[in-house]
Amino acid sequence: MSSADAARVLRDALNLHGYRYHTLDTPTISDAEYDQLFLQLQKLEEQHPELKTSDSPTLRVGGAPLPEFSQVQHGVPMLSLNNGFADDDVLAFDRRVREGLDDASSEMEYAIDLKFDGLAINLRYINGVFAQAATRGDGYTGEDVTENIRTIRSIPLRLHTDHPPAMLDVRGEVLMFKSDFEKLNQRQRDLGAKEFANPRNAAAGSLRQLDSKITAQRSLRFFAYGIGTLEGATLPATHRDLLSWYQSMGIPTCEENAVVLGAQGLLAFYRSIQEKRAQLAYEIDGVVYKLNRFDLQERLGFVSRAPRFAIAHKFPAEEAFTTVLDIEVQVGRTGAITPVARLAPVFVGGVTVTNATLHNEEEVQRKDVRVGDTVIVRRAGDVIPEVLASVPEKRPEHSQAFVLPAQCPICGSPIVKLEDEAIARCTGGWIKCAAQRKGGLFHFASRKALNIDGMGEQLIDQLVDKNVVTTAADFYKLGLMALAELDRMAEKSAQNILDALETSKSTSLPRFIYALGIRHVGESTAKDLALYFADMEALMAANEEQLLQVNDVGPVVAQSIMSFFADPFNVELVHQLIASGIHWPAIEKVDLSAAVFAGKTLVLTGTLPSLSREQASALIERRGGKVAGSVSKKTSYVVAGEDAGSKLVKATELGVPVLTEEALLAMCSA
DNA sequence: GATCCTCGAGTTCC
DNA sequence: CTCGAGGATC
Repeated sequence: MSSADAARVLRDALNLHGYRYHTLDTPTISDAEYDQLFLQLQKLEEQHPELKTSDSPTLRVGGAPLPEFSQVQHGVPMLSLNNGFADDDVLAFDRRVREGLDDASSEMEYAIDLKFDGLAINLRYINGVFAQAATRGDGYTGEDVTENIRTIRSIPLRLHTDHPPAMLDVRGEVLMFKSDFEKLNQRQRDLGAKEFANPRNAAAGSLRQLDSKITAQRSLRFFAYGIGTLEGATLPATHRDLLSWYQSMGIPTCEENAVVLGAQGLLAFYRSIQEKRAQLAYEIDGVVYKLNRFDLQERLGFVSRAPRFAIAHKFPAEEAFTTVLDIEVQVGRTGAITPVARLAPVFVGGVTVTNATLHNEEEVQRKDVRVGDTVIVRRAGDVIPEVLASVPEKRPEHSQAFVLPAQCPICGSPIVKLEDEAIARCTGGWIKCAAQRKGGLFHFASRKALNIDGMGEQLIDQLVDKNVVTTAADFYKLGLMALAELDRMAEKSAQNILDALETSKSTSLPRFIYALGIRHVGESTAKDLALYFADMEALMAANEEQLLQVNDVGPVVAQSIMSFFADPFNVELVHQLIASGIHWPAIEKVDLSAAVFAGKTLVLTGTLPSLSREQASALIERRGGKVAGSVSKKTSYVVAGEDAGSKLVKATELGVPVLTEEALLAMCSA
């Protein structure tokens, strides 16, 4: 037998035994025998590196660390689902589905999957061979985690089929079993390393390792439950069939699933799984209901960003009792005063919570939260801690209702609350108030502004406290010497900061305008302003009449911009920044009033054959058009691609003309 | 003048 | 993510 044949036989045997062990849980050879085969293959590949293939199990132990993850565009976007908590939400979902399908009387067939508490991942197979894995990211672009995913033993590197699709995007969840999580934390304890708060964080942390050798040592699992792009094969008729197809190809799916009829079937499954929840090997935060038939799914389509044919039925958020140690106030970049409850640490919803925002004075009074109170806390929307209510019976005697301080705790300036506004503000401004100065500088350096890498809160705190930096212009006067004097700043990191500052000088006009932190001028308004004025000096000199011409600028925003530039300090700041080397490519001021889409509003729906959403939007905007999110009477055109949903339906109802990508491109080039 | 929609701002934890 | 406020629309 040739070496090539030997390598293939070993590879196939190892892949098969791996599948039996990790996916089917019915091994037919001992671990020692497996290791033996593995070593043989490893040795063979060492001697003949040309025999290494991309589906070789030896790659599962991880490879060289990556400098960073690269970005991957998803073929079909990975969208999120609408959530429901109550039975009523489920009944309403079922009603909408039946009405949407014009079939109010019959019971719909639903497929139910568990909602795993892990990370959504896309696995791409090309001609049956595992080719790429990407995280969900923002739904449109994710991170390439191929090398890390390859180390997950239950994921087949080659599909078990003689007729694989030319291209298949398998959607599913990477997660860590509870038992593996316990073991990992035990190991972390032994090593004196930091423990993970919950299996989800452990899975996320393991997957985000740049060094896949570390990922290989973390027992991650995968369950498939969805599909993205599919080429060279026919899509099964139902969700259930999709899962069976996956299983037949060796792709792991979860056994806890069901096909049921009607809303009552959904609720019955929900109740039964709720009882089983604690016994499951992994954590779940609810269940997912989907119309079983793909053709019906397609007919229902999407509303804005979520499908209408599916809903996540979540378990109620975990609640916990704790006590309020103190109520402090924070001062934001605009001087906004926000009361924050400092809580006795409490483990809720998978993390230890110690802070919770109380939003504003009115909210504190409405909930009547006081220092010393026992309160109910939960993690709203699974992330942000929220004080639900206080328990008055447990209130200590002589407790005092919370009163907002009259002076700013940072600078002592008076705090005022304008009539009809919910938020109180410090009147110190950035000159007097260090908190506002810090907030403003942090905003300037933030990712969407000048994106100064490494210029975080800690660093800005020090720079401001030591009076090294007062305005953004001072950032660019920093030298190695000044930085090296700071705490926790070695020469290497100081140099990194200087490099980041240098890089940040190359920016764009919208970013620069946004970075200034003018009140009411956020990312989107900054873009509109840049497009309209195309020139910083023109913006600084603009009068109200001109400003009001800009999209989404009304009297309030116009006034805010004018008073910002009426202050000579701010004008001087802009000039200093430009003098220090900040620059941007000139914006061609084109007269868009004659462009094809001047004054028109377009709505994009579905997946266009060649253009990404961003590309299509840019194309339209460059021709004077506006891209909106939903269809209304004022919509001029709807551009529909594959899997277009409710927006297309609405367009037809309202008689809005519908364009294909082809037609759009034709109009653009005309 | 009322109502819908989008944008801005603030926020937690790792 | 969620609220409030400003802008745009009816």
